[in-house]
Amino acid sequence: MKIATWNINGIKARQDNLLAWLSAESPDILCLQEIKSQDESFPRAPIEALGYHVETHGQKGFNGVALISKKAPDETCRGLPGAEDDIQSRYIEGVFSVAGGVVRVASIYLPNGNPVDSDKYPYKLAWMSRLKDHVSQQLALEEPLILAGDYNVIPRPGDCHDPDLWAGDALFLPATRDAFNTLCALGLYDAVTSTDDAAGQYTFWDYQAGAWQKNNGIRIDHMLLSCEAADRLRTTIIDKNVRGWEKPSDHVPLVAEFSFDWA
DNA sequence: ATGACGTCAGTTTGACGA
Repeated sequence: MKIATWNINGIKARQDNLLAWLSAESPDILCLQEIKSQDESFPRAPIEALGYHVETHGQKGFNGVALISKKAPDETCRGLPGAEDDIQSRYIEGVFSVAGGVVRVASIYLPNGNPVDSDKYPYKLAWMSRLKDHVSQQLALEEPLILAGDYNVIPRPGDCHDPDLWAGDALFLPATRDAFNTLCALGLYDAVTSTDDAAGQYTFWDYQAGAWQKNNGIRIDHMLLSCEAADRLRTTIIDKNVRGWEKPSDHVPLVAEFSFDWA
C-alpha cells in the first residue's frame, strides 16, 4: 500500500498536476494540505473519475486539508481536538480497513508560526501541544498510525541548505524543534530518516530567488509513524522531480510504501 | 534586504505563505 502526502498550494491552481501525478503514481491514500478551497468548491469530480474517494476539510482562501483514497474510510475526524474555538482547517483523520485490521491516517497542516513576535508563533506552539495530546491518545489504541503532512518544522540543521539563515525562523527555532522532538518522543518514527538518515532530503523549495535551481531547500514535510506502522514500512521516496514540472507547488510529494493490503 | 514569487478573493490590491 502506497501512502503519500503533498502540500499542493491550492487545489484549483494545481488540479492538472494533481491528476497527472495520481495517474502516474497511483497512491492508495494521498494526504493533501493547503487545498485553499471550501468543501463545496473542491474539484471532486475529476479525482473521483480516476477511481478515488475524496474527504475534504476546507476553508475559504487559506489552509485546508484532504484525504484522497482508493477506498472510502470507515470513519473520519475533521479538526484537531482540544480547541473548539479554532476555526482553521488543518487536520483530517481517516480510519481505513486493511487486511487484518485498520490503518489510521491523518493529513496535517501545522501552522507556519511566522512572524515569531506575533500571535502566530504561540498559536503554532499551542497547536503542536494539542497535536501531542491527541497523538498520545491515539497511540494508546496500538494501531498502525500515520501522521503525514506539512509540519512547518525543520528538524535538524542538515534539513536545510543554510542553517544560519533559518536561525530565528519559526520553522527552526529551538522551541519549535523541541516541540517536534517531544512529539516524536511519544514513540513515533520519522519515515524518511528511519529509511535514510542523510542530510539534504528536501521537500520544499521557495518560488523566489531561484531556490529550486540552487537546491536551496528545506525538509518540512514529514510522515511520523506509530511502531505498528513503522514495522510495515518498506520504502520512502521524496518525489522531487515534480518540483520541475510546469506550474509546480513549492512542496513535492513524500511517498511511503507499506506492507498493508486493502481489506 | 520583510524583498523576491505565487495563490486566493474578488475586483485591483492585500493577506498569507516559508
